[in-house]
Amino acid sequence: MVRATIEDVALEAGVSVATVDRVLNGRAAVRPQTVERVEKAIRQLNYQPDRLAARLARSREYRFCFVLPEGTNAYMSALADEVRAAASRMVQEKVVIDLRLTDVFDAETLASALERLGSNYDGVAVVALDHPRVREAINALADSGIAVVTIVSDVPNSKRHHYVGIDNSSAGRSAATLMGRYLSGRSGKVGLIAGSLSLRDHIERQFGFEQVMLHEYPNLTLLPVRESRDDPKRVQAVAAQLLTDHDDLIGLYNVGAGTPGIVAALEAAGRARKVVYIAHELTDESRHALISGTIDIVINQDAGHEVRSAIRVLMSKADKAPIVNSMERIRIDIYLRDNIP
Amino acid sequence: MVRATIEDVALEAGVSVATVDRVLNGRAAVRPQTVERVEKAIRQLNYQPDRLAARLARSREYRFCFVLPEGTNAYMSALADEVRAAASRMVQEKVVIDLRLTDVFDAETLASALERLGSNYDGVAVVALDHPRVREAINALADSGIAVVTIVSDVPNSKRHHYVGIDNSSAGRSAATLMGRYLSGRSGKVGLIAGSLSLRDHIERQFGFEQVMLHEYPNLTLLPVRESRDDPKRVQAVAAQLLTDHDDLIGLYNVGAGTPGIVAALEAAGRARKVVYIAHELTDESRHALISGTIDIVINQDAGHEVRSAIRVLMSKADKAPIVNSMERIRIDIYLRDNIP
DNA sequence: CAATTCCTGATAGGCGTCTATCATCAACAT
DNA sequence: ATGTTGATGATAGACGCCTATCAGGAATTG
Repeated sequence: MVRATIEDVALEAGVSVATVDRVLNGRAAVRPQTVERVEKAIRQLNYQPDRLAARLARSREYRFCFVLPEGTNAYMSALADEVRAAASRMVQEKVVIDLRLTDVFDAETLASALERLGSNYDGVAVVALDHPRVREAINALADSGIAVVTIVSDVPNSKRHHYVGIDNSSAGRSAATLMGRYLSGRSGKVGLIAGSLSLRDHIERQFGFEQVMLHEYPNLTLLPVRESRDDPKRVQAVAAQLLTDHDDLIGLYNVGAGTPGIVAALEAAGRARKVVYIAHELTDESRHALISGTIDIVINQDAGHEVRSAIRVLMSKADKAPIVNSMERIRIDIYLRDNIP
Repeated sequence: MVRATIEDVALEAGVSVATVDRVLNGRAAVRPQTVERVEKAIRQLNYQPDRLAARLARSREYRFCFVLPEGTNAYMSALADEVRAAASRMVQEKVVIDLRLTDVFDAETLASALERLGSNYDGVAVVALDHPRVREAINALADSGIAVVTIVSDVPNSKRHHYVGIDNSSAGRSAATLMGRYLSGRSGKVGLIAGSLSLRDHIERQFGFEQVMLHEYPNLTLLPVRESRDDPKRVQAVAAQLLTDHDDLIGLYNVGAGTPGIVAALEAAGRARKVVYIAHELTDESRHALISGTIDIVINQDAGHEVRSAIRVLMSKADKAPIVNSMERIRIDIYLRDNIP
């Protein structure tokens, strides 16, 4: 059984190919009853336009922009690398991808960066701060017909078309369960460090973690969250403080970046491998610490997958084609030292 | 910068497009020095054929066949469903995918099934038994120019072009680490059940598990493996036996299928939630047991990803195009009740 | 009723590649 | 010199769709 073409549809509907094309691409006004006839023919023949041929014919460039945090965050660098890699691979599909680094922690800076993108792009992917100003900028982009996806950190009440990233409260709950089970039978304190409480992903992880921790593991005392702004020095200071303040600290969950600082603090205090430490994002540093045993578990979201998923979604939106949800689900990767890739 | 076309290459090399095509597709004899000139032009212009246009022009059908185990194994059913779903999605890319179910546990049956595929296909994906007879059949297919990938379970010394699946010894090691940590501070026996010791994946998981278990957790006594042939009743019987034989059994790792049987045995013995139970593959049953707490951890490989990866690899082989390894790595999914999708 | 406007048909040309055929031309063998 | 072979050029048509234009008929307006 061969696939139906536009010509078949035209024949079936008793109209010309030009008219079918007008219906399909809304190129000009067509009488409602004619539209109806064409659509019926499409349904009967189960016609699906050949996207490859369409792309070839349109010889259209897709222009996308990724807006990522600048700075030294290892995970974000990896994400940027993946964007660049995907960009060079996508050249052959006529996809141009720009990469823009900006201070994501500052709502004003981020928002105006987004606004400056103007209408140069068909789609934008952004690691976003959940802030009214940023939400406005995202909505403005979406309203002007640009496809917008949030990546890694979401802005749920905005008009973004899609969020590419893990379910963060689920990640937090998982961390809590692992922490609780690893520490089963023991009692003591568990520390929680976050980067920024304006980052949606951090809050949600914290929320999930606390939820499970409080309900399921009464033997463990959860200390109040400490905010680190993901600044390496500050993270280390916060961790060191925690360790000196609580010599019965037996667990530590870092929701944000800055893992090396915590590793350093743990090792300096001689508490490495004594405190169960769960971190996020697999980087060179966390990989090493995982192998040495200072980190027990790393929860990760695959940067490559996220970038490719974001691109697929943006392309689908640009083509007005549907996306396959099950394909775009980003999974929570749990890494032990035994399954590091 | 626009992409170079065949015409550009022809111009650059000072030959006709026909000659470039001859070089590219080996269509006819071309003088070595001419070949050299064309290849130089290709290099200089960094010419890459437009795969979309090529597919369109060739209007070639790709014919692939998936050979999966028949029977009631829930994971394999899910895999089959994913194959069917992918098949219907790939119609628009001119990819025809057949699905063949056979008794994979029987080397003879599987091998002759593979042989009967003849040359009707451009590529074959198979869940394979690691057996000389099967290896021969795989080699024969590969020798006759058909792309072969093994999926889920590998046949390492065969001529298969690629293995799509997780690193099973790594999965086994991860299971052991989680088991060891969940049971930290306690001592007792840990049971190990496998489906078939001719299935590569099962052996490797077992191997990885034992390796870590023996070295890292001397407090736990590992019982000898029991083979279940993945038969539901038998699995349940084996598990029940283990439980009655060892009332100090505190951990259980099932390397193969038949999870429902073990869940039933644990619940019948009133030992659910008392024994740390780690299983493979996320199915409806294991999902339920995970939520109820009878299963503590499920190690999974995403069926959808595997199928899509297998198809991508088969298509690349058929097109003689390279594959991007990092894209095709199948990850070990670790599911707790907190991150079930 | 003529002048517009709205719909529709017909068709050409292009996107980048593949396939196939025919024509050249040079080198070589007879 | 004639025929044969090998290498190359030229070119048309296809793949399925998009874009654009022109022509003509139908419906609407003044």
